[in-house]
Amino acid sequence: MDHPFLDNWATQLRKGMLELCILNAIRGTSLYGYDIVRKLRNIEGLVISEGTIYPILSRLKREGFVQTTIKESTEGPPRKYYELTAKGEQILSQMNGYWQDIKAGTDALGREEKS
Amino acid sequence: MDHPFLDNWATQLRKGMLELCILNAIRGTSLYGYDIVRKLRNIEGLVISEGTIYPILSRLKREGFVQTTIKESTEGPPRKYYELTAKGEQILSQMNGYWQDIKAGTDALGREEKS
DNA sequence: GACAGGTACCTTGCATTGCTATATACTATA
DNA sequence: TATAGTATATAGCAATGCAAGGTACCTGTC
Repeated sequence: MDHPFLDNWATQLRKGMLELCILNAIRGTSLYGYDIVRKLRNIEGLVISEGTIYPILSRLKREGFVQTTIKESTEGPPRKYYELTAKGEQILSQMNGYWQDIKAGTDALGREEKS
Repeated sequence: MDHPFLDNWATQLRKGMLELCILNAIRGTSLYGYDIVRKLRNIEGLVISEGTIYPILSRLKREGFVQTTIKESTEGPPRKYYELTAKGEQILSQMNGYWQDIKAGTDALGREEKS
């Protein structure tokens, strides 16, 4: 990215969005941390590393929105799989609702034409 | 909002978005601070007060993205009108581009259907 | 006149987060 | 042995949103 201001702004914009993305990523399935990293990296504009998402996953678990299961792997150390709890699904639907609202409002401002 | 977690998350989600909203709000026109507060308050999910936007406006001016003109008012103290500079228009278009990318990616995660 | 309320600006300090850097450890390949 | 990919985790920094507080102007009303 060109301007250092843009870099910083983009970092701030990611706040909150990452939680939403992670919860949506594991909704209806079961993924382990490193898998989530790879998945979010495919999203344009989300340049994510492990140090970014592990603290978020810990927080989500501490709050009771996700639960974990450890499974061994033949390709490296054991993996910790995350999936939504009932409480997590509930909060996620509220988050998606809020996201739709704020997104619509922001886009409306951008499209607005002035005299 | 129900859950304190949601409150906190929404606050984080607003980070960065407010800068984008403010810049888009004054794009192609000229508004004063209190006016911007009222305008953003109309957006669902943006519960804004003066303490939130004045620091942002100062920052945007310091960076050279907006310029100001003071005009007296018959309804109260003088108003400080903000408008985009050329540099501001340039950065805003880059911000809108990044916003489109990250928005599309986030929405794609939400729509994804798993087996 | 005194007071309340709306308009309009500004600043301090707290809480929260994203991210870099760093650490640990298992497996495989050169 | 060393390098690289896989996989998890944490400490500390930088940046921001916002509540709380402050100043000041104007209008109406008691």
